[in-house]
Amino acid sequence: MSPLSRIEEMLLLAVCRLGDKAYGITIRRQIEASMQRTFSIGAIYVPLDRLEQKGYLSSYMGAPTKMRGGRSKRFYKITASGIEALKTTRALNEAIWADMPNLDGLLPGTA
Amino acid sequence: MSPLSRIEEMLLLAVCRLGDKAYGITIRRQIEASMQRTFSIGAIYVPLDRLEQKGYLSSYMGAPTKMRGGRSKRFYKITASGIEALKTTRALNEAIWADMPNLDGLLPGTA
DNA sequence: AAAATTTGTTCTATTTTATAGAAATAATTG
DNA sequence: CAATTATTTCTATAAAATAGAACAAATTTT
Repeated sequence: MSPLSRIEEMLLLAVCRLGDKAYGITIRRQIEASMQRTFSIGAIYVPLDRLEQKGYLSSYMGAPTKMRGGRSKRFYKITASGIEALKTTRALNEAIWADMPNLDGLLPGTA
Repeated sequence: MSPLSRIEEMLLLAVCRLGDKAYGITIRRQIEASMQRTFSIGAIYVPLDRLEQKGYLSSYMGAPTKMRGGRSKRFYKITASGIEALKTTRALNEAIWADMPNLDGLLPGTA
């Protein structure tokens, strides 16, 4: 139940959002859209693997599809402890941001 | 304006919260309270240094105080770009959590 | 059916970040 | 001045993030 790193949090949420369409490439797209920058494939699969090893995700190979290059994909699903980890992370986030509504006026000379 | 790592976000927010009392030890206490675990001193100073190098924090040595062991402390302040980075991070956070209000019901068999 | 193209994953190396803790520094107390 | 305390600085190690080459399996083209 330790808090997730930023990329782990984003990967888990991407998997949730994508539902039964969550595999490497779609997950990457989702993250790239959120972060407004590109990611290498390794930058996605390595932490995905780690999340699976930690038990926050499970995966299975799907069937090939009848499209050009449609080899089978590894689909990911969040697990119960993945959901717990997300909840912990959300709680931490809310806690550290509580009572910090506006960041303006923190700088001297920025009234 | 790239998003911060979790610990960077927490350090910056801790510095904001602590105002003119933000130095290594108080910052560590603040983080430990949020995270509900202990941190070594290195785990605080190393990323603090990095944040300063990146220009998100500035620091200055204070005067010694008249207490036992009251050597001068290195006080930290957030900079304008530190505030920008926090804003970017908050925006990212809100974006990735938008439309994910309840995490229950994501698991099959958890109606 | 062989070559080309496409989608996707696996593997591995490198850079960066996180974490721990020893050592050093500078103050007060006895 | 020796002991104690608060704090920082330094350095080593472990872990995570990131990039991208290599590989695999499907369809399309010729």
